[in-house]
Amino acid sequence: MERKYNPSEIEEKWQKRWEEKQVFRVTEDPNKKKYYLLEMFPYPSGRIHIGHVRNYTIGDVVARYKRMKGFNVLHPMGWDAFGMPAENAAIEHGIHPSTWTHENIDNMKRQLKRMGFSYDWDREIATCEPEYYRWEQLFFLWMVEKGLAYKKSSTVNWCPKCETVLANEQVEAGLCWRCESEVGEKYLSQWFFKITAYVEELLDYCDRLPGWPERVLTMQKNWIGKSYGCELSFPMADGKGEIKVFTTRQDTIYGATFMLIAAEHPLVLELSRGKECEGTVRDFMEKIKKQDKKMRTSEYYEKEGVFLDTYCLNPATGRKMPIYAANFVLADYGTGCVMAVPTHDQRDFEFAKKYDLPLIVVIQPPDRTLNVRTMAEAYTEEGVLVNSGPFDGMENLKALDAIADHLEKLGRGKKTVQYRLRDWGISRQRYWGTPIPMVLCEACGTVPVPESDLPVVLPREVELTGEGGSPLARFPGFAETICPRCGQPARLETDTMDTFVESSWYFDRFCSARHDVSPGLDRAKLDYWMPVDQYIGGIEHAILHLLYARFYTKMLRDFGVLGVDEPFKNLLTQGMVCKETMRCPEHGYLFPDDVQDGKCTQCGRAVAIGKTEKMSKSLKNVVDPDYLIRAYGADTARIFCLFASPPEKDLEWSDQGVDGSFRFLSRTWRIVTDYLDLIRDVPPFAGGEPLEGDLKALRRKTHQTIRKVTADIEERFHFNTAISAVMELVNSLYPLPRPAADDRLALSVIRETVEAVIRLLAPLVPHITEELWSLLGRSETLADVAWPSFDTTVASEEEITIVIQVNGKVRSRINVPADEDGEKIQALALADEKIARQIAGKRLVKQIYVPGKLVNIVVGG
RNA sequence: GCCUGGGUGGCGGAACUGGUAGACGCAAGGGACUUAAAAUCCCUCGGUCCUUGAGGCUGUGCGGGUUCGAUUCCCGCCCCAGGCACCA
Repeated sequence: MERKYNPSEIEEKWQKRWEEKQVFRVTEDPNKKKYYLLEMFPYPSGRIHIGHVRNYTIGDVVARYKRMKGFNVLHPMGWDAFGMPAENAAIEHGIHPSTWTHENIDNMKRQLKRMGFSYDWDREIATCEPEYYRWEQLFFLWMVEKGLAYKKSSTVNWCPKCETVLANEQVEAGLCWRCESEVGEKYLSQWFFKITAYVEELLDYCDRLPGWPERVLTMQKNWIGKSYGCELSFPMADGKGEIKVFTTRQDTIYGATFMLIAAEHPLVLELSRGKECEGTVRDFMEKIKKQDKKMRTSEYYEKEGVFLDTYCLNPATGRKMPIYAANFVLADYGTGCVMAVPTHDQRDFEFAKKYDLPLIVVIQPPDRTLNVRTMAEAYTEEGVLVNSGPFDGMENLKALDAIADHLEKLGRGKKTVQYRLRDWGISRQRYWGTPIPMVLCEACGTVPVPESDLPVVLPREVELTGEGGSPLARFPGFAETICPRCGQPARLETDTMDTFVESSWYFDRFCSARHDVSPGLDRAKLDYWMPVDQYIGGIEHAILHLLYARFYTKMLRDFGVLGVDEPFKNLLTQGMVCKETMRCPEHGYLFPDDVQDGKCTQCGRAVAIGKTEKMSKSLKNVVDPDYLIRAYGADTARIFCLFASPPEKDLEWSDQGVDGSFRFLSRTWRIVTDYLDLIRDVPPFAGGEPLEGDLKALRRKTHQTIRKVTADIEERFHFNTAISAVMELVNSLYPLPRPAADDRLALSVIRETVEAVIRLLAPLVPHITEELWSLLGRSETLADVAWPSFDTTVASEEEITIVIQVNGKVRSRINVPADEDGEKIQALALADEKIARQIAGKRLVKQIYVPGKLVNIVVGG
């Protein structure tokens, strides 16, 4: 009786059965060890892409594996549902963002279910629902109360296309991270989250997250950017006030010959006011204001400045230092002012050369002597101090502390630290986001909406035109309110929050099932589930999302909502999915269907096979998951993603590779169904009777495979090698002579192997394995079956191969019993025919024996 | 410029703390089955040399070093990818 492997039939059948039996629904069970597995939730763009398939397959394998290992597994899914694309759809197609979002969610949910992912859909959340964002608004009120949310007027990064503010983190090389327009600047009153209040803890814990990839932690540390240095005071030459600077190079203070102030700094206008230079200074400031971020951060941006006709005094030497406004000094780092040491800082050097300012060498390199007249660039390495008063002759690194202490004693400086990390600006002039629950009252200022009035619900009937400014501000009725403090007419805040706020705490919401509306954040449940044991997602979130989520966790801990310091115990950042591109000189990038025999079907020109790039619509190198499922089934899509490369690496898509994965599943299906009639009523071998020959070898291989697959999944999530081990096991089943129907011993060994194959593959390809399991007469759902265990004795080899080397080169191999005596092995090695030939007539120098591995015979002459 | 990763067959990738380089899969070639094709099954498959063997040499980006032995450790360099970037 032959059964054909028909993926779509069996996949839909099992998906339906899992849903009916609510196999993946989970509740807190204090008697079971919990495991919280989370994949980064998607933005509901409308369709899942291969990147999702890969991410969620990796997660699903771990979830299913942990379930089989007996853990109480929380594996939820939801939607990061606020954001710009919904609003753009509204502007372009007149569809309401809510309708658009929910339609997309429905479709993507269908696709995820069709992949067979084992989610507890009972915990599904969409961040655009008031039941979700009311918590966010509540946290916001608490943050205002604690001073962790504050309003401040500042220049902000402004994307002219999205017409909204962007956080520093959302500006990439001067371009908007979303639409790649050039980012400009704008002066606005904005809400900020005081992430800097947690900067030390965020940095500290970077060294206490052993389950995170090193590079992610390095990126976060760099982003936080802690530098140790000094704040130094430079008195004005006219005795009126002083200028403070931050420096990490106080060792070069004796070489500071001029002072630089950021062009945007208010001090620039103040110092030049009423002076002859005032006009020139204003022109300079105007000019810089017009320059966009991209230009200012460009490599070729020329350093420029203007003299403010004022001097300050070097606190160490008393030297008179001219003060300049400069275009390359950052206004929002340190104090916005820097002491310039042209001999030992390349930027200052260029500036000094351009404006003919004095140079003094204060560090001499160990191997040569610097001369200010011949220097072509600044010397920034280590050396010995010169021209530095009492510090002459000291190594500059040692002088860092000594000079800091000296200036501190003079009352001119103090040791301090600076961070690159800024507070997080979260106001967005958009509609489709969480309303900020604050009231603006003329008399009382900004007043919080009372907790009892939450949530501030986003009104539905808002007109979206795509024109500038906040849509909520133009919506009649929304903003009009009365001040909760004085009762007078007032206005609600009409900006909404950055969508990164929703994703900063969604993992907490998952800890309570959806029907637990009140209280949606239950401390007992949070204590049971948090932290997330394994978080999986794209490397592109290495800084932004992961840093914000860490900040929120610490803050919510301090609010008493949570009991953990860090949200994610282990982090896996999976690589991108890439595919080759094809490009016609005339028609640009082409879909594979538009290419025939290497030529463009439109114009017949030869098509260039481009390099492999991240799949994207514009490069036309995408693969549609729905197509894959239709053509091969979800199991093939899953196993290909797992087999093609280890999860943290980029995956190069290969259509032939997909065929190969399908072939492996068919091959597995065939060998099991071929044996079905013979082994259905035979119990799996469980030891007892002694085995010999092929059967003994097969059983050994089976137990070795269980050991290897378990280790590969458990220790490093290397599913590719786990799969190849199972492939080997399946391959070893093929050449086995078919036992007679009454050879129950042989059949029971085969059944043991077959059951091992099925259970080892169960987390990876859940549908085909469920089907095969039930065909074997097993009635329980495979999802509830225990992960197979192995017997070390059975897995151990009785005969091992010893490599024999001569002078480190492999010359022969011998097979010996695994427990063979070392002396005997060495004697056998010397007696080996090929070895004898190699060492004939040579002097034996020494002999190295590595037990169980090799013998190396070293000969001379 | 600084900080991370990473360079292994025609390709994706194995080789876990220094000990058989190339597991597994793809592609390619050969064979079996078939009227034929597809599917399936079996075999070969880093390079090179010859005397075709249970052969020799060579081979993990390049150049050195440590070691009985290096894809693995150390030093110097080249290339690729990612992050940060006038952060004083």
